Amino acid sequence: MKPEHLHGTEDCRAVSQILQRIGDKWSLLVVRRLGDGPMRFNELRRAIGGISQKMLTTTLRTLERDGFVTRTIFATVPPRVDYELTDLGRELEIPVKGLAEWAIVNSGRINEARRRFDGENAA
Amino acid sequence: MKPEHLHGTEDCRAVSQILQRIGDKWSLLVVRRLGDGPMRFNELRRAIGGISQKMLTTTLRTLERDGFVTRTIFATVPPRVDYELTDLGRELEIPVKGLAEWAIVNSGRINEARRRFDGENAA
DNA sequence: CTGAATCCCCCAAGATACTG
DNA sequence: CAGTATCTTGGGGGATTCAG
Repeated sequence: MKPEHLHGTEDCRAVSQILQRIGDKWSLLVVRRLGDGPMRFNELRRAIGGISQKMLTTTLRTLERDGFVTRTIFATVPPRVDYELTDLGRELEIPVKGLAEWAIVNSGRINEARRRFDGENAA
Repeated sequence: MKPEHLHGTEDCRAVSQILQRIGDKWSLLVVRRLGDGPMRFNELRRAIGGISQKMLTTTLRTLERDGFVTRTIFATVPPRVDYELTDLGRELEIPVKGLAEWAIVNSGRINEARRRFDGENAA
């Protein structure tokens, strides 16, 4: 590995992978919610809103596989499953938060650029 | 603009939008390349590698629409088109770079988590 | 309550061919 | 050189149903 610069195409693709990974439709919303503490399946489902059962399951499985959340099963009746952020998941929130703040601050500029672009194109 | 805390679901969705926007297959690679300076279409195409003509066009158009890159046409023969990052595009690189460094540093932990998860599942 | 399994739709994305 | 137009496909994502 070259310590001099991390600007290689390889690194860039790795970053793109991660970004695609957490940039899907639901992952970030789930992670954000779990940032407030452990939650159960349907609790999470209601909190997010608009997510199907299947997608929540899929999203949680992938997050678990990547080591961002843990899944704890309580063998009770009715069954209960808690999801919680791992250390890795919590650390992820730091750079994501940076991007989040940027996005919120600059969303106006982006929307303005879009309006201008669409306006020129329509005319 | 809102000076309050940014923990609302609305904000979170906005962030998710942005992440999906730049988290697609090619946008980040294009932005990264343009970070080194203006480039022409095919120059960019060769530099990235593996991207089809259509996808590069689409990606560049979207980035232009969102105000991240500019498109400059030189009415010469043969035609020449330069793409260049805007200020907004360059500012975007800052938080993205934070995420990039995190991704590179922690990619090992993610891969390890995946191997462990897949191992348990296979066994 | 917490999922797994199935069906289905739509669109991102690639391949190919053509144009200014 | 820098695109546009058209066709095709893989998979993301939703609705529904079944199971432990």
